[in-house]
Amino acid sequence: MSLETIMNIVDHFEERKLSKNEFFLKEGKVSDFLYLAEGLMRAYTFDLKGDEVTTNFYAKNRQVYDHASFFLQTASQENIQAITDCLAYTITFEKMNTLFHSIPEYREYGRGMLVKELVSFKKRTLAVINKSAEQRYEDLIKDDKEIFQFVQLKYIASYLGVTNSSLSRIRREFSKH
Amino acid sequence: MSLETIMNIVDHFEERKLSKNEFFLKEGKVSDFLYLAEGLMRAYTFDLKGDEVTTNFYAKNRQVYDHASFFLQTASQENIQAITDCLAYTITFEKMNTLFHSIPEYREYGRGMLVKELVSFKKRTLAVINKSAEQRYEDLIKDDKEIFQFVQLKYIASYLGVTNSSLSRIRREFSKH
DNA sequence: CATTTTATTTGCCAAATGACAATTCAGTTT
DNA sequence: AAACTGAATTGTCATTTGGCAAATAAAATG
Repeated sequence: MSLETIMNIVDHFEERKLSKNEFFLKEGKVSDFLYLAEGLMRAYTFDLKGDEVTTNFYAKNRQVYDHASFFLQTASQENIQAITDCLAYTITFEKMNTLFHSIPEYREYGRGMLVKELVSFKKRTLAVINKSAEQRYEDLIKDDKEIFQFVQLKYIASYLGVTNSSLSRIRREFSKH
Repeated sequence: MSLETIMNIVDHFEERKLSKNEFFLKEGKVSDFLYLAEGLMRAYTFDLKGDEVTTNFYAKNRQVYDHASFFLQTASQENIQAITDCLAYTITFEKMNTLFHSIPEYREYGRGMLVKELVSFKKRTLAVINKSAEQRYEDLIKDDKEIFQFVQLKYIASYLGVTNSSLSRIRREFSKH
């Protein structure tokens, strides 16, 4: 992609600062697209029992949006919230779509985004199926150090799919090594 | 989409018959795209212990392909195999890409496909995290009756993320109701 | 159809995780 | 500093699931 093309694209994004705990997306609203330059965010929803389930953590340089809500322009079932103060750049679907139509390379890039997300979801599904909670915990602290530092353990627990007390025990065992 | 457009698209697909156990995709190859008109298929890969894990079941009218491999034209990590005799229509990435470039509606449709897959993966990840194996089993036999009828239980077990014997116990409990 | 192979079920015990309550810890407020 | 609040840890016990081996059932083969 030429520098010019990139500048053209970047130009359509809006800077947005979020302070800790501020919401980028609330359940029922339609998701915009956000590029996270600084800070941490998380997405969560509620399970059948009404308990919060963290579905994703986001570190800097990541794209943050509810795929279904953004691309289909439907109400989101997720909440996305800043865990720390954040600096980000956002764009609406409408604008991004204009870019897609006018810039073929960006269209390809957009498809790449989706595929990447798909791959990481598949990976996570598999991990939940064939790794123990302890292994998943290890993976998380290895791969996502920053996240781990700032995030409350109860969020990590629900992300991993275990109770708070199980996570606590896992950590106790883990720290012995 | 006009009938003409649709005919144009369909025209680029090739009919393909697969007999039971035949492979549509083998690990290490690059995935084509397949539309399954009749029959059942499954995708699987191997976990760290070397055991087979079924990652997906496909019933008729479904699209069958390894997203990462197809869209990024990279080697697949999955195997996709016919569970019963199948009638299908396939297309290569190259040809589909030509269609994407020449038919904007089809491009949109293609994006929709990806988003749909993404949504269903997210759903599945969540299900693994906050539903019991028994609930997931119930869901499977409710939503995918045909699959359930023809598929070996060991495949279902690895898809659900439980051992064969656990699934067997789940079924025993379940049949009491 | 008899034999062989593979899939499924079952029993037994161990390990992992959940549920719930009590306690400790850390941060905030007054 | 004391009181308060929510987070994290810990203990206890129940439940779920795994691992393994044996028994049975079903499917494939000659």
